[in-house]
Amino acid sequence: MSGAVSIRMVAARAGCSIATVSRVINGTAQTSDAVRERVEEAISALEYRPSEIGRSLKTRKTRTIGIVVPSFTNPVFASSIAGVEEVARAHGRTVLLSATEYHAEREEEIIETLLAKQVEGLVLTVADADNSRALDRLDAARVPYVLLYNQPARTNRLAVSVDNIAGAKELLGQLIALGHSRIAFVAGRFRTSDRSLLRYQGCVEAMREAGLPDPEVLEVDYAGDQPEEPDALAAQLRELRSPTALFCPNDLLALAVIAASRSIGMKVPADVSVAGFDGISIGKMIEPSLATINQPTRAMGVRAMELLQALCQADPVEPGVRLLQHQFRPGGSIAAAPVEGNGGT
Amino acid sequence: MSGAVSIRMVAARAGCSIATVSRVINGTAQTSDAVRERVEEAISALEYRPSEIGRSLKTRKTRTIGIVVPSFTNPVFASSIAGVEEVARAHGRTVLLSATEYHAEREEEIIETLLAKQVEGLVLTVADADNSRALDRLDAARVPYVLLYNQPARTNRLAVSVDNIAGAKELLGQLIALGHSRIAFVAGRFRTSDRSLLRYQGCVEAMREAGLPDPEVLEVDYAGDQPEEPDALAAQLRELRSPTALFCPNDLLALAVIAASRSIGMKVPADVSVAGFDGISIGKMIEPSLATINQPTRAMGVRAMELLQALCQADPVEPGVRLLQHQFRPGGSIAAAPVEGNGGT
DNA sequence: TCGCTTTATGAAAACGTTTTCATTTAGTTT
DNA sequence: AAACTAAATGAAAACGTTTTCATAAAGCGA
Repeated sequence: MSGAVSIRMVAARAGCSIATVSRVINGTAQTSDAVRERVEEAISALEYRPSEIGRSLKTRKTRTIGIVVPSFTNPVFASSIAGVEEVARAHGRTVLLSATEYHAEREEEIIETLLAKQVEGLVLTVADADNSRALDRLDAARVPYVLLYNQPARTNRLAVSVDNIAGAKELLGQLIALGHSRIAFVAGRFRTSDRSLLRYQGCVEAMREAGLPDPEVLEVDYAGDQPEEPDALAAQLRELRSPTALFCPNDLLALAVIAASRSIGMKVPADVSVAGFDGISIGKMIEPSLATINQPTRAMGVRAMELLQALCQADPVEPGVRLLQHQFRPGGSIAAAPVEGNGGT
Repeated sequence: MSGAVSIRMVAARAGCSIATVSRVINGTAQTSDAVRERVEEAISALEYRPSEIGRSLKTRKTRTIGIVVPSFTNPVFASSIAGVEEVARAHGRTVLLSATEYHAEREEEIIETLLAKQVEGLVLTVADADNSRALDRLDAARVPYVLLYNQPARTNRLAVSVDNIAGAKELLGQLIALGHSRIAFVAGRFRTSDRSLLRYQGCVEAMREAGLPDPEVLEVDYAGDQPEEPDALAAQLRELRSPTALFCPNDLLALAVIAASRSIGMKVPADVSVAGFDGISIGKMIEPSLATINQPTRAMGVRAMELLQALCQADPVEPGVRLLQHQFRPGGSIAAAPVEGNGGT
């Protein structure tokens, strides 16, 4: 046990009271040189490290924050987590991590655990920020939190996101400019994710504004990160009424869709264009590179944690969504729509 | 604050002592139906949740474990973390997460923080498991830990890994069978990673056994996950003495190398074969798919946490490395070596 | 040298639990 | 009905800190 040596032992060895030891450690009051040296000697001799538990109990500050995301293995979340953790560490904070694995009901359970651990605040991505019992619970407990990727509409919750509708519209604009009119929206259970829904909405708006029919929607059995079976996805793609472009609300799915298309003989982008949303870095390395909407994922994590830090130290922070800049990232996965081939030249 | 309501308030409302409340909560002793109901009423009315801090202080158990990895954004670590977290949660444990960002000196600092937080154990990947002050510190503090991905040779530390040498040899065997003889080992600061070093060693052994010269080694400025600049990598690749195959000790680097090769007009695999190590799932989706050695990353995380759990409850666990099964994953990124073209047919 | 202020220190309470020990109450046996 | 056992409960200590309050020592101007 690391906690075998307590402040009393240090005090005993240094021949002073525990109060003095505490003062030496925290520099919270002046101490004589003599006693300070004795205390420091005792500390290093005994290899004493103050217990954060004892400290937290007294100060009611755990210097710990919680992170809750749907999944670690999606690079989007992984990179935000890295950003959050970096800032948290810079503020002397530690990070408690949990994944919901895309189960909304786990959100509450996890929140309950983290509250019991007395986290001072949270950065989290929930399924639906406008309608979340987990967030209600946090509000009730008056524990500060910052949403990440969620873009709440009705509620006035603090969040860091990109403009999902605008991003989707921008991407669709590119597809439409390339002559695509039969565009399908391919998503995995997107109705359970507020941001996917917004991306769908942007997609619809872009098409209506261009005078095109609403996109065909394909909801695939693609839960989180790992494709269930590539063949299953390919089979589902076959059901589509030969769209010329596919828009996926996240990059990981787009990669799976590209692979599945290939497996059924559809060349990307010659036969079908595929675009994603997120901007994962691997998208740039592959061939064809993935056209997508880039989100500053790490910066979003950084920003979220900075806001949370402000909340934790009771700095004034106005609620609402902070929209960070997204940008269209061109890629070889989209190309001009093939000319209609039924008839002739 | 969630901690505003304490056990005393519950006791006051229920008209009993705090001891009884504790007994009701933990079911640690029998209570009369009458008092139990009153206590339960009080708990739900006050929305009382026991403080893990107070509890930890008394029981000296935090039910928390630490995870330390070089990076979150490498899918290999992300997926192990998911496995660790899953098992930890199943045992009612919470996970404290930190990344070293590949800075070995941060390991100690992080360990110190986690020890202060009184983690009951750790799952971690260090730079060099045979020579780590961070691990020495853990040994001294008698805090149990399980290494992940590290494959210590000299020390007798508990670890979960694949057989890195055998894996690399197996992969090289495939390349050699395809007729490659000029194979380069392309790594990023691999001397600071014990596993990369082992993979290098496997590479050398395979070539010697085949009567081939030692591989050319290229150490690139590829720190962690994000490629510094694709052009820089491409420029470095140009320095190589036209090898027919490149072996990268991790998949992320292999993807970057493929992209860089493409950018300087080298077709993969026509002009040069590229292979990786890790088995990240994206490698299967891209074209050409990445030939690599697959590691059961999530299962490794699961296994590591299971071992840690055993250690934490003082079950007998024999030290040493647990080697999980790796396997060669074929891919389109490697092909037969081009026939020597200097001279003619 | 006296009284004053400043400085260094210690005793003890407090934070929210669990748990031991003693005590009361109820239940059982004769 | 007495004596005993079993069950339910409470008082209080303990865990490792920080911090308030009081006190002792020291410095200092007169």
